This record gives sequence, structure tokens and C-alpha cells, in this order.
Amino acid sequence: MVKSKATKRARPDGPVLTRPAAPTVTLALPDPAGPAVTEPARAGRRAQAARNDRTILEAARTVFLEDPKAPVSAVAKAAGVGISALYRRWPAKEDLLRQLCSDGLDRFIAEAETAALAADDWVALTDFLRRVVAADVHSLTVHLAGTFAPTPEMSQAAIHANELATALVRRAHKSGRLRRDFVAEDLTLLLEGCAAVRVPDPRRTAVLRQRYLELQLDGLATVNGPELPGPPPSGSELNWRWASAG
Amino acid sequence: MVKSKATKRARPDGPVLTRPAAPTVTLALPDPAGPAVTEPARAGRRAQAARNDRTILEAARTVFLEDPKAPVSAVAKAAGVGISALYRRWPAKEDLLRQLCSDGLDRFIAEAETAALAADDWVALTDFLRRVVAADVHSLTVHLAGTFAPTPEMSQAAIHANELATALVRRAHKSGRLRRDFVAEDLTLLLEGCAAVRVPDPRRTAVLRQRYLELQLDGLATVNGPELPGPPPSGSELNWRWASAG
DNA sequence: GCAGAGCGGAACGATCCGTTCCAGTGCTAG
DNA sequence: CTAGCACTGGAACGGATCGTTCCGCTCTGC
Repeated sequence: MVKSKATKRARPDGPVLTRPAAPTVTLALPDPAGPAVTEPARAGRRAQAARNDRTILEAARTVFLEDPKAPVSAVAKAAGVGISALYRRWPAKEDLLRQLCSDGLDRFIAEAETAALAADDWVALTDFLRRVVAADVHSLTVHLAGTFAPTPEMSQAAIHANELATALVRRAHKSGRLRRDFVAEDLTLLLEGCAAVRVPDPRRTAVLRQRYLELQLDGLATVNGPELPGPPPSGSELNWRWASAG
Repeated sequence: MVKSKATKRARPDGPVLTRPAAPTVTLALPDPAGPAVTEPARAGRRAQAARNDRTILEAARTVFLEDPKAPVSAVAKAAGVGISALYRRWPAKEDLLRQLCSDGLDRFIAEAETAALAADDWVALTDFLRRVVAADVHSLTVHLAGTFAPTPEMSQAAIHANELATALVRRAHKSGRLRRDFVAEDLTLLLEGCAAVRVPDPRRTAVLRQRYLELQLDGLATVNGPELPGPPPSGSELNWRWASAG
């Protein structure tokens, strides 16, 4: 999905220009466990370097999730490394943000594909939404977009993500359990609303987001009753974030 | 509600310490019209000053609604005045923010009281929510809180606002049309979700917020079905913004 | 035992922003 | 008619923040 993820680490020679490091990170989950993806586990300096790759990425995710405008130093501190450890991997802050966002997009797509496996058309959609909210992908993607220039690949991925989501909505409509006036474009703002739910404790935040998602799912399942007001959002109203670079 | 709003304008003598100017502003509505509240309309310099009072306040509302961290200069520019016109009225940025937020709180209370007039217990709640979302009070209040030290009066007002909202929820429950597992504390986060809905065009934003509010209202009206997950938010999870100063 | 990969963190330079200051403008009192 | 001054626009100041660079140290890998 993301094409050949560059070489292993930033080469010591020659400038690094795009998406540099991160050894096939499986994207930090809300679940902070994860018993390590059988990293070769060489000991010593090299090992620390390898570990730092994911450590920094996870720290960055956490930090920017809490405050999209957090300084680079905050990420370094959260990761328990110095600033140079970070700059060795990503040439600039923007590159880090880009990768974070890109990974989020990939994750979004992965969840959509997984959810699409469900046999039940209605369940496919609801499952998808629950997954995306649980993965906490949306807030990162949305709040970061606009703070960096998206690569063509990302715009491409965004389009693909849209297609998958649209397909899920179409299926849900076919099931007859989704209210008629709900369209695929509504998904973005619905998710944005969920992402806005925040309390100091991250764990509680996750739970509460599911709570309000369920509330909205019940709204989605309301097939009788007055139509939702206003025309639904249009693509152009939504995609202004990805504007620069198509 | 807001106690004696100080004298007319910042006195030329002596330092101004609290909530200075603004001649009983009726809080800018989403509706940008408003044919002036029969201001004495004296001509000349004094008139400009009087007009600037409301002009600046409205501009500030617009600007900070779009970006809570906007610089003071942005407000001045939006109001079409110089920076000193602003600083003549509010001793510091924080004072301006405080007033904006306080006015929002007052508005919230006013809407709650108006909505409470409805005879139908269910309509009282839904009407209230529609009003609050339409007034666009929540996003300002919420995103500004924490950027200044709230006055005791504001904390007081916040408590009062909570009481009113709670009463509306209680009534709605009595009507039997509100799902059992929805509690008053849920209101805050529900509104926060609505406030998160944003597109470039403010008018469209307003419409879309109503759209997703209606979706959630349908969710609120779903009395049969599985319970919402997780314990609902608690007061302490929500009020951390108003923390300093009780 | 040595070359250098990798690191921590201080230092730098640019930017931004809240606030102050001052000179200009045009009412308004006398 | 004019002197005084309330009021204003906007330049300038000083502090804070932050991205990025740089330097000296450590410890590995050969």
C-alpha cells in the first residue's frame, strides 16, 4: 500500500528526502502492549537504535494526538531520547508528521478492508466505524493534515480510503438498515465528531468515544422519521485539507 | 447574571482591572445581520468609539471561533480597527477572552431557560440542544476555557448552567422518550462533538452541525436496544477546564 | 584499541505575539 | 475659531517558543 518503504535507516551518506526510517511499524494501537514483532534483538548500540525507531514513532503518536502542535522536543522527551536521535531519522518535523499521518491513512484503509470481510452488510459498516474510532486514527490524520505538504501517494491513499468507505456505505444501504439520507461523505464529519470527545485520561477517552459512536449508530439505524437537515457535506467541502499537491 | 457591567467605557484615569467595556452586548448571533440596537448614534469620534465596542467584540468572536489561539492583531484586523482601539477597552488579551467566554456562558444559560419554557418535556431538551448548537456557544466556551483564569462568577455561572441542563435531561427522561442510559453529563461531550464539525464556510458549518445534532437526537430517542457502552462521563472528567479558581 | 555510528542536549536563529508607545486626527468646549 | 484632548492606527519592543544545528561524549564493532 505504501510502496517500498525505503531502506532500513537513513543512510549516513547523501541527504534523506522522503519517508525515511521505521522498520515496517505495525502502527501503535490504543493497546499499548504488543510483545515486539520479533525484532532481531541485537544487543548494544545498534539495538538501541533499532528500538528507538519504534519508540520515537509511538511517542510521537501519543504526543501529537494530545497536541498536534507539540514541539519536537516534547516528542523526544516522551520517547526518552535526545533530539538528535530524532533528527537522525527524520530530516525535519514535517517528515515525521507526514509519516504519522500516512501510517494513519494506511491503518484506516486496513480497517476498512478488514471490516469489509463481514458477511452482513450492516455489520460491515458499524464494525468499520468502531474499528476506526478504536484505532484513534481519525484525530491524528485530521488534525495533522494541513501542517505539511502531502505526497502524491498520500492523496492517492486518501482517494482509495474514500472508495472503500463509500463501498461500505453502499452495502449498508443495501441492507435497508441505514437511514436513506446518510451518505458516504457524512462519515468524515461523523468521525471527526467522535474524535472531538476527549477527557484527560486517554483510556476513558477511548471508551467515551465508543459511547458516542454507538449513540450515532443508533441514529444511523433510525430509518423512520424526518430527514436530516441540510444537504450533506460535499467532497470539496471535506478535502480542503489535502488541497496542496494532487 | 453578569453583575453590574462596570461603567460605560474604560475610565481615562486609573487602571482598568476587570471586564471593562462593551455596552450590554447581546452576543453576536450566527445571523450576522442585526439592525443595531438603537445606539444613541452620536456622530463623529465618540460614535466610532461606541461602535467599536461591539464591532471588536463581534470580530473577536468570529476570529477566536475559527482559531482559539489567534493573535490579538488578527482580531483588530477583522474588526477593521487598530490594535490600540482594542487595548483601550480590554487591558489584556486574557480579559477579552474571559468576556467572550463569559458571554457565551450567559447565552448558554439564556437558551436553557428559554427552552425550559416548552410545555413538552422532550421538546424542551431537543429544542435546547438545537439552540445551543445554533448559537455556536459551545465551541467558544470550550476551546477558550483553560486559556485564562476564570472568575468566581464564571465558575458560579458554569454551575448554574449545569443545573439547568440537568433539569432538562430529567424532564426528558420523565417523558419516556429519552433513552435511559443517557445522563446529563453526556450533554457536554455530545455538544463538543457537534462543535467539532467544521467546513471552511461558516454558514455550511452551522447547517452541518444541525445535521449531526439531529442524527444524535435520533440516537437519543432510541429507547429500545443495547445500552451505550462504558460508564458515562463524570463531572470531574468534564470540569477540569474550569479547574483553577472555584 | 581505534574509527566512527549514534546519542544527549546546549546553543542558535528565526518567527511570532502580547503589549507599549507615539504621532496624527478631528470633536467639542469655550 | 481654536486649543485641548479623547481616540486611533500601526510601528516598535521584548520575551517566549521552537525547529534545527552542532559539539563533545559513549560505546560498539572490527
